[in-house]
Amino acid sequence: MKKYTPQDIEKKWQDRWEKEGTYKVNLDAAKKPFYNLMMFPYPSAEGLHVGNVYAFTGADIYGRFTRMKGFDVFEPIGLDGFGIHSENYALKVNKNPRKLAKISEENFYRQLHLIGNTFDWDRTVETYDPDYYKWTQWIFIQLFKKGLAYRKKSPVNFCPKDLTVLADEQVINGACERCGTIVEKRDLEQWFFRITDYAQRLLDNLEGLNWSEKVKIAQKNWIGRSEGLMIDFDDIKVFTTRPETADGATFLVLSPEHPYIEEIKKRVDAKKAQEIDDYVTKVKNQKSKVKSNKEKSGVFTGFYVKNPVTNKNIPVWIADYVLMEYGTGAIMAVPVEDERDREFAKAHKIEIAPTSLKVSPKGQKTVNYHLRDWLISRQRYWGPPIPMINCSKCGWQPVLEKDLPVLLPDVSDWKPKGTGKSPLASIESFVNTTCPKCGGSAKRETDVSDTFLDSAWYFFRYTSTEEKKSPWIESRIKKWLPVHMYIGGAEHSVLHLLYSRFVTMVFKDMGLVDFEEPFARFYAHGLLIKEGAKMSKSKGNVIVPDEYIKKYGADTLRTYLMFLGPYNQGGDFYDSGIEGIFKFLNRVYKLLSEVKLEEQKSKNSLQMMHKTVKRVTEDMENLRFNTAIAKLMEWYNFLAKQTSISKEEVLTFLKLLAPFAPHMTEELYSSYSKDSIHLSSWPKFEAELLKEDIATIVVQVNGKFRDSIAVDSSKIADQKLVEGLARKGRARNYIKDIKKIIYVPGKILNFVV
RNA sequence: GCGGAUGUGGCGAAAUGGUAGACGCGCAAGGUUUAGGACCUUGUGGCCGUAAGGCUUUGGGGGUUCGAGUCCCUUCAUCCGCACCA
Repeated sequence: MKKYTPQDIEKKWQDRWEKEGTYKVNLDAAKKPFYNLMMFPYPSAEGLHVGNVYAFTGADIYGRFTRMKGFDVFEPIGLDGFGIHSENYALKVNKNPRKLAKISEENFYRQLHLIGNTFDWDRTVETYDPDYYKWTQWIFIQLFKKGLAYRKKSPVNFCPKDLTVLADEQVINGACERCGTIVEKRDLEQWFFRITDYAQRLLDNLEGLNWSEKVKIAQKNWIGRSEGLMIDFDDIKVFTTRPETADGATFLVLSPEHPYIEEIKKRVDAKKAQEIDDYVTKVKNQKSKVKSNKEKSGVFTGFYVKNPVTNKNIPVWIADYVLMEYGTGAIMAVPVEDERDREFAKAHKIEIAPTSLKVSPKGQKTVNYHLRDWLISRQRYWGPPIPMINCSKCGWQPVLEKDLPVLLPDVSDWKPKGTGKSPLASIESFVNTTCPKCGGSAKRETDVSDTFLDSAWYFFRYTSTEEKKSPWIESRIKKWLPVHMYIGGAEHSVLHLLYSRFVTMVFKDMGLVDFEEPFARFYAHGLLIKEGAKMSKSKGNVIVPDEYIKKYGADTLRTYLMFLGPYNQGGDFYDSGIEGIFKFLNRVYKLLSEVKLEEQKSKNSLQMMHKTVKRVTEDMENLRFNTAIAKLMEWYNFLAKQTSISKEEVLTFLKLLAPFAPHMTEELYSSYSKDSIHLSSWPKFEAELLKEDIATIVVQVNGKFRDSIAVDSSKIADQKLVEGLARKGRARNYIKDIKKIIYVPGKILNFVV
């Protein structure tokens, strides 16, 4: 009897697969390319999280299944190693992020080897590798040249503890997402990408994508298209989705950042101007962007504009409940219709007038989007320097392409200075340079770019990691993109996926690629939790995959992760559950390694095999891994009761299990074949064999189960015969005064009485 | 407030509108073993019954249907996003 020792088996096969290049794909010669992409992880120093393993295992199982169906599956992996997370950790342990990245990289790749995925280790991408970020910088320059990158002074969130600017999405309830410190506002000149120019296209294209529906909805809501009218109240433009309420507009409210405030100050008396200034200053100095919803602060400007519908003069107020970022930064307030306006009107004793809901002003039809331009600048060290040079004569100039990459200086003092400027600003040898246009002395941009830019194009680079002269090899992109299957967490359903789509659209417009949607299919996996609770360090319930791999082996961990719930809904990891899968694999190993072979099989056995192949195949196609495993267990339970098993049954069972438990199945398969099971072809089933001789027909009375009867399959069309059998059976006591009989041939006979 | 999801045994969960609870965990009884937390067999939603069997059961309440966990309406609860978006 062979004992199942995953520790020996797994190492042996991992080494052999790598040595023999079992999963290597010739990217240029592949006949049936299938790009199986998973979201690359950001490498934390703590190592691979079991959530990563969950995501990658599901994706790998799908990839292995697809490979066995005859496709050339390309399954690359890399590290999203730049960015605030890595830098913060470096700050915490007071080590250079560059050195930490190397340590994390080794650790991550070591762990990623252990889980038994079919990664192509020759084509890894690390975003902090100059060979990679050279092209990230190149992309920035392309966007700049196309007029899609611009500078704008705008109030930003500043975390006084991390000493850095935060994106809106990094601010949770007014506090820094990392450290919980209340965020302040600061004004900074920064680079933005004009993603809003693409808002409509990003919205329109969604319909044609084979993506998880909830992700499409999330993107749609994020883009947030709303149609309305632009109405002029004298010089002030107002956007509204309810133009028919304009006759109820009794005042106008400007955002405190509205440019027209300067004009108003000139026209009102000095006392009023001072009041306005005081209010605007007060709002600016507010610690947090988030305010109480109840309190409606504001100031009357002393200025009036004409309501174009009623022709009445209405007062102009300034209040911070109106956002400069949305619409025109000014609203017509209709207190009778809008709750916020009503609260404000009550608080400040402003007239509330009725609206007929009938009169609509001639306005200009407008579309507004919730989507805002993409803030690229980060006042940080650990990112790709933005490749721009500011010349006092020529203005902002892109670094010449031959001078790329702009290397991130390897310095000891890389920590944020608390000035709001990037650490690079204090490195004179970096800052001082010459203008690429006039050759005069000039200064470099010292901010680095957002990590989301790194991850917006990494799937292009995977195909062409050996290429030095261009970001990718054109023929490879033609062959391998758009990505056939992308699997990742729903938490990235908005930003990462939207940015990747945007960047790809820009490439299309530049004529670099001939498609504009990067991911043909996107599948969102669920969240893995531990015994009913979200995993977190503070709870101390984080699962470290290494321990489980050491104890049970990767095959058990993989199979268990997939068994504990539907892949798109996540699962609950509980320690006693993994034992069950370990036992299952042990039993399979034992049964199939000491099996007594025979070739003649009963029809019953054949049917069971073909039925299992059919059901498992269907589950695999739909990524229903938990039920696929359950069906294999059913077949195992059947086989274990047989006195002997055919070779075909053994091989078929191993193949169906191979994507889940690649090492163990390879070990057993190797006694039958020299070739890898993972390069063998997925079993097929014969529909003819699935036909049962005897049909089981459920007999119901008023829809209630009363009996089940066995009928020869060739006779199920004969309703009279079936009825006759049913009347003789257990149901007979319930059948009287029949009003109607429903018969679904071969399935259900229902007497309605 | 808006958007998304989820409510089924002691637990993780199955179920093209057609026998609810597959599969696994746990538990119980028995076997095996020097012993075991290893392995094997059987049982296992609840109630009644020695049994055959019956009744009941998918968060609550309505509805459609011969038939509803599944479809429709309504309501409650939990989780995850986003929120003064005009």
